[in-house]
Amino acid sequence: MLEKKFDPKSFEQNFSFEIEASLRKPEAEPFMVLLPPPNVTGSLHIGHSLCYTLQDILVRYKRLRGYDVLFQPGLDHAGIVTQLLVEKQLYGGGMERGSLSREQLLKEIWLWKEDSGDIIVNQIKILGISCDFSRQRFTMDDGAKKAVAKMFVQLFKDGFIYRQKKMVNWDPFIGSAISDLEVVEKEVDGRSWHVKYMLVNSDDYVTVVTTRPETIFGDVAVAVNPDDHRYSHLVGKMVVVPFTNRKIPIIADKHADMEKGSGAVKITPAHDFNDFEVGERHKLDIIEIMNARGELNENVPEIFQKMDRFKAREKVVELLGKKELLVRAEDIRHTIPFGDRSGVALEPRITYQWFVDAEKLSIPAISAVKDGKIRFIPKHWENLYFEWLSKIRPWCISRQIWWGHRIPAWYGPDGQIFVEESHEEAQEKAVEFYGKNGINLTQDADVLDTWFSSGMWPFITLGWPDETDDMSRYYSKMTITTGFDIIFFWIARMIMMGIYATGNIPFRDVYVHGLVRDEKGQKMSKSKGNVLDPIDLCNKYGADAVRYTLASMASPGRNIKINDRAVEKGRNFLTKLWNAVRFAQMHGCLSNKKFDANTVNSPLAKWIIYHVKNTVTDVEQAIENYRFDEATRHIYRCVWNYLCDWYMEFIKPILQISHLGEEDTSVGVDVDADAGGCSRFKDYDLDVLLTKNDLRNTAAWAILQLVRALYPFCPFIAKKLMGEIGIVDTEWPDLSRINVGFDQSVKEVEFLKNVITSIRSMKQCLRIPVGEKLPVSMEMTNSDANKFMADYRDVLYRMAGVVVEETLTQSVSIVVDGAVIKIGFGEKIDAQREKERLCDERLKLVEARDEILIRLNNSEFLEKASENVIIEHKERLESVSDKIQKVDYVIQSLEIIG
RNA sequence: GGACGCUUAGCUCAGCGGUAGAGCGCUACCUUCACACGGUAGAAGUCAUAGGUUCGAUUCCUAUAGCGUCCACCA
Repeated sequence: MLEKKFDPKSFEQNFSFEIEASLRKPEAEPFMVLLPPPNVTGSLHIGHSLCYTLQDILVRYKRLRGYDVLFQPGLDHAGIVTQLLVEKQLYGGGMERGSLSREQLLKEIWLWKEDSGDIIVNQIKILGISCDFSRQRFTMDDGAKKAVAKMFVQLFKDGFIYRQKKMVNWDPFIGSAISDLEVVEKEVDGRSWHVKYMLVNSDDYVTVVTTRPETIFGDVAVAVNPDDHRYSHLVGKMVVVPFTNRKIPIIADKHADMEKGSGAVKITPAHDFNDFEVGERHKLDIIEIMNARGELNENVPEIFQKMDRFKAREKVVELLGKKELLVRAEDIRHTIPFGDRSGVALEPRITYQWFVDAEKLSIPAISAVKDGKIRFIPKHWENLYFEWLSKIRPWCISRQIWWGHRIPAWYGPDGQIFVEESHEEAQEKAVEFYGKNGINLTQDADVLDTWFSSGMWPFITLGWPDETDDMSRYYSKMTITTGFDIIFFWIARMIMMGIYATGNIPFRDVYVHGLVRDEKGQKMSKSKGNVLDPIDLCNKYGADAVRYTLASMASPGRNIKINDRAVEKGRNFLTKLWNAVRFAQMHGCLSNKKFDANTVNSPLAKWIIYHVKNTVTDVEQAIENYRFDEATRHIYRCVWNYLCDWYMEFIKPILQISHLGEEDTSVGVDVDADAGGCSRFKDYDLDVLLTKNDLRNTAAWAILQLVRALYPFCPFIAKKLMGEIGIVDTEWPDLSRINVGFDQSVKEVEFLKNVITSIRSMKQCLRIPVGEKLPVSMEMTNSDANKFMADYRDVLYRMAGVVVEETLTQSVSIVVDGAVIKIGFGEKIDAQREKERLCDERLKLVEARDEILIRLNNSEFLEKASENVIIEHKERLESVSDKIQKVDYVIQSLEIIG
């Protein structure tokens, strides 16, 4: 018997899903899901939880449907993030930054990785994610290293990778180049300064407006727009750069915007993307004035050397003022680029870097989606994908850090590059090239962008470059689940690199979920203090509740605003289910393998079978369409609103009828002998017994099917409850054999529901205490009212609080569907008030009828509307008219009383 | 500046050509022997605005407004 209290903690840790996760079914159709590898250093945040939960739902569902499922886990080395984090730990302790050698630092990071890598894996297990941990990989394990080197060399030899001196986004804090994608534009308060550039041998000057006066030392020209008549007379003249006294020309270039600033702009090719281009157009010098850490270098006057760029800015402004070269300064708001990891302002810088020719790789990647070989769900994300790929620029893949895949390139003494998979091979090539032994090769110091290896993850994990069985079995048959924020970083790169490396698309479906936000819709961040820790939530409400809640909120194309109360809702649902199973246990509803849902006779049983069957079908469809929210809604509705609210209430009075010769396992069997004639069933024997058995078996059956359908969403409680019911094997409910449709039985129960609801409503309206039983009788036009009332007298007694009588004096009638229910309210009825209520009801009915009539009288409607719709309208008209008639009848009868 | 998304009950969100839905909250009643993490009955919406298509529009189209996101923009 289940414990009275639903306490997820008491059983969740008892279940491990590792065995079923590692089970392979070679004969079955393969299906693969790739877990987006979390950072080694990380801990599970709520966004992971959403993504992994949705994947796990898919995976468990597919397993239940008989697929051979591979759910591949792994960890990402997360180059910059991890190195920054470990450095912070080390150097935060007083050690000076950079005091460790490359080898020493790498050793420290590996140690860190060994320690912290398990944290997130354990958290993933707590959440019940059933990936195959026996196959766990790391983006820097030996296989990955081999694959990455091979890929790099292949790309290089095919001309897709090249090394070039070029202006890139440089992060002075990290001391490395970063890719365009790692740049975040932020709007900040800033200042612009109007500076006088004196014309050579003249008192005249040009005012140049700049937000970056510290780059003044790198100026090589002042540009004005060719169409700007304010300055046209000055083009070709020279001005003097403050401090350095270098003479630079005034040039005409369309880059200068007449609307902005003074219309004259200083050109600093070494430190600005636009200026670099201007410089190229006008063959200007490039003067670098900063080092890798953002400090001014030896190309500036001595007092500024080694000064931090922001300090230098202040100093330059101060001295410009002293020199009376500063016209004025104004406060402005502008956007400037920051590094997404370091958070510092970026500095464009000209350096040697490695690039991937992403444009060439993108062509097949675009067509794969255009041709529908890969589809995004929801589809509109394809727009974003196309937009980005269609204007993709070279991808800078080299990073000047130490933690990552070292670039497999070696340099000879003369700078000759050998790109090979290993040092040995490079050495051989060097021997060939130089025609002699003993060449000293130096490996490139840089490592690769983390996303380079991430982009290869679908095939690295399957054993590429070896031609493995896994590769031919699972590759291209994957489903990827991800947030839209990494469509560029990850999805697009996997597609580009996957097609390049294997000739095939890596996956078919890309399911894009929303991002998880706090209840106000704001991004969760440590600094805002609005972070919801999924593990905390699991402890508080259970992992199932967290999973259920996330799934139920995963509506396509929308972010998820989550708070504790949302998870409570999920927990409450599971509590309800838990208690439903307790109810079943208490009433001896045990799963019976011999039970055949097609053989039941009771309309009540058929009714719930009908709804369970529909629910399971709906859940199947919802999952296939990635509508996790709909799937949970269907299960919720069936469990709570059909099974608990109605079916269980229906069967309570019937199961509680005591019966001679029956071993009744239920509790509270003794029904009050005076209770409205319930005891008359004591005269029955076999029929009641059979019905009771059917109802019990059906209850157990319904619960089992629903628990099975819930299993992908909430595996812990599902396992626990199946154990209680006595089922060990997890299966998907196979209801194809069930042939209960929306037949007479189901309609009868729907009618019963309406009768009960109407009587309850009436009683409540008249403020009749719940406990007070009223006599009731019924008239029906088409069917046998007496049989109906006899069949359900116990249900009506218990659920509606009425005692069925054959004839009633002094009754008031209500209309339910096609029937008139007479209720003996006795003195309690206020005929006048009741009449008013009915008149209101009549008014609404008449309105509804008129609306339908207008349509049915419209020839165009009859001509153009579909047949089904017309039939539907006619049926509705009939039923509404019937109701009006009945209501009229009741009003009339009230008038007699009144 | 370009693109996409959103706008439905007090709140959070489903729905989406043919009678407006859920959860929470609210009101009233109920500690009834599965469940107060509960039950019963209620109140509550011109489905952002304006046009258009249609026999019919909350649903499709166009424009507008507000909100959000991404991309581009360092004078």
